[in-house]
Amino acid sequence: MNENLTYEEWTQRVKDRIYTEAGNCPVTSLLSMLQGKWKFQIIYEMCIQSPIRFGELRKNIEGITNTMLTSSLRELEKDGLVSRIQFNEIPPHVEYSLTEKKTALLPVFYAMTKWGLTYIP
Amino acid sequence: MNENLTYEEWTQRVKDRIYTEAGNCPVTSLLSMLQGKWKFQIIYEMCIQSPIRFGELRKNIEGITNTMLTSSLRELEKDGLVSRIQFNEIPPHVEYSLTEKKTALLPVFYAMTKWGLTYIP
DNA sequence: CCGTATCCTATATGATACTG
DNA sequence: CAGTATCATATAGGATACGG
Repeated sequence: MNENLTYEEWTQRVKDRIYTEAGNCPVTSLLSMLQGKWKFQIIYEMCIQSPIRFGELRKNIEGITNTMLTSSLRELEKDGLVSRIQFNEIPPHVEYSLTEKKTALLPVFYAMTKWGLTYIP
Repeated sequence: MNENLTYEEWTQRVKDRIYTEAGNCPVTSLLSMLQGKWKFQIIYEMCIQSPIRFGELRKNIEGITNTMLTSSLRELEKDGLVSRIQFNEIPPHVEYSLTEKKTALLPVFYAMTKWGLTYIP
């Protein structure tokens, strides 16, 4: 039933306060996964190339430090948007990929883009 | 042309780096408008009731302080998502409303909700 | 190559008191 | 009623050095 939620049903649920803010609001949860200075930019790079290596990400994202790239990736991984595969070679080799969960999010970004093209100067 | 951008055209634009991160990415811009602890919750309340008064918002949003409510509303106003009308009466009376720009964003939140219902545990 | 550890700074958020 | 002013605190982000 949830999967087939119509737009009209959704607006009614909002008004009925079905999505309280106490951890039950999907929009709040998703926004929190994308908070911070670097998260979306990392996802953006992985939309272009996935899997992608740690060093490649750092090179493509101007200004990011090891510390921030690592912590951002760890959080995205914890939220299930990104997966990490480590190859135990010398030299070490790690690949990050978008998960299906993240890929299913692309239409949302598409909708955001269409909105932005109309409403952002 | 931008308004009729198809999903396929959009994914291609991403790969072509049309939306660089230097202020040209609509998703990044929109996400920045929704950053912070209280912004979405304020918008949520205004989806339920609009126009709504300052005191009503403060009452409905548990834990928010005058300071944060004011600064969040000012930023939402600056970004054009919320409008403010002041009635010069005694006692003072101010009404906040969602703008058309914000209302056009509702389908985006709907898409985010549908995603969340499937992918957030 | 892919990080972690440590320390430091900047920004966001919060508490309290007060005013047009 | 709807804020502002001020000060305090917490969290995010950044710089640098070093390790498996």
